[in-house]
Amino acid sequence: MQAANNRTLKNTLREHELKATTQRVALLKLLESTQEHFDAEEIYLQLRAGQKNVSRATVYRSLEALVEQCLVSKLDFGDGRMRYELSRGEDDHHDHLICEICGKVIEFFNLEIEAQQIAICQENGFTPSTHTMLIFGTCAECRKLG
Amino acid sequence: MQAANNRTLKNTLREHELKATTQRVALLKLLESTQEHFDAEEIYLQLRAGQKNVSRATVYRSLEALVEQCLVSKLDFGDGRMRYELSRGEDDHHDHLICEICGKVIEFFNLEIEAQQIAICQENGFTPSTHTMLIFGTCAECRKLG
DNA sequence: TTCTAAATGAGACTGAATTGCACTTGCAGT
DNA sequence: ACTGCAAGTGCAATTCAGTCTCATTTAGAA
Ligand SMILES: [Mn+2]
Ligand SMILES: [Mn+2]
Ligand SMILES: [Zn+2]
Ligand SMILES: [Zn+2]
Repeated sequence: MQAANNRTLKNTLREHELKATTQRVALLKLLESTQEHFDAEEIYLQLRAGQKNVSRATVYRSLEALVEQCLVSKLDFGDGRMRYELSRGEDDHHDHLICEICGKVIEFFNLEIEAQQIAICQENGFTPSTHTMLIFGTCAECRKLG
Repeated sequence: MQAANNRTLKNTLREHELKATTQRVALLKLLESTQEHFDAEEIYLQLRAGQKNVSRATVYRSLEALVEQCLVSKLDFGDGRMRYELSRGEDDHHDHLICEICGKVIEFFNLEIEAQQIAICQENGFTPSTHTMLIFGTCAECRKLG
């Protein structure tokens, strides 16, 4: 969305005890600039297309570091590849509707569901840390076409 | 749980347009006999330990066929291996709490969440087919020990 | 500028899952 | 029961996302 400049991105990395390498800055900038849920290969190819020299290993390692610092979220849509999206803090949580036809992803947040999840955990003496909720189906556009 | 005999299992397979091979019967019987959420390799090893000759490829292909017939559910707990559990029809749906320490899986079903999910889909013009909800955290026992 | 721990690049490697192909078998039809 | 053959199986080769090794490079502190 809003294009953060390189200095801002470098500071963000340093605030999270990460060396501000050109590869990491480029990766963060890419994730800041999109609403997509890219996988590692897509990120790798986008960076290369943007004249950034980077290796697959570095993409994976950088993403791992960013996820560990909660700057990025790692998502499993169940198709064998992990997806990544920029995380804008604790209050940024949302879940996903995924169109099985066109792959479109719709984000949502529902406070009642979140509350029920906590209640369920309490009933089971379970201490939750994270959760994922994926609803698969057909989006409005694909429904019309089909 | 209740040990279904081979004839019953064979009939189940045939009712779903699947040839009742010895491998498939053994696989179904194994899944009927457990509450676990086995992965393909565990199923393969269990069948071998039970003197059943079966190959990994057949385990994968049989599971795929059973999932397609909705006799088995395929679960992705996010650790790189798919899990499988017997499905006892449409009304058998449940979601999972997963202990990140010991791996224990607690099953639950919450009608309010299911209703909210449907509402969310309607709001987005989305036609749902399936969903998965995984809540990761620490189970009561691991909490006490930790 | 110099120094060095951390990061990167290239490619080898891993492990789950899939596939090609020759062989076997369930089972429908006789 | 016997036969024919499409469907299923076994094995090995293959795919593919992701991880690891190690030689080289670099960020950033001194
Ligand atoms: Mn998202
Ligand atoms: Mn279950
Ligand atoms: Zn769609
Ligand atoms: Zn536990």
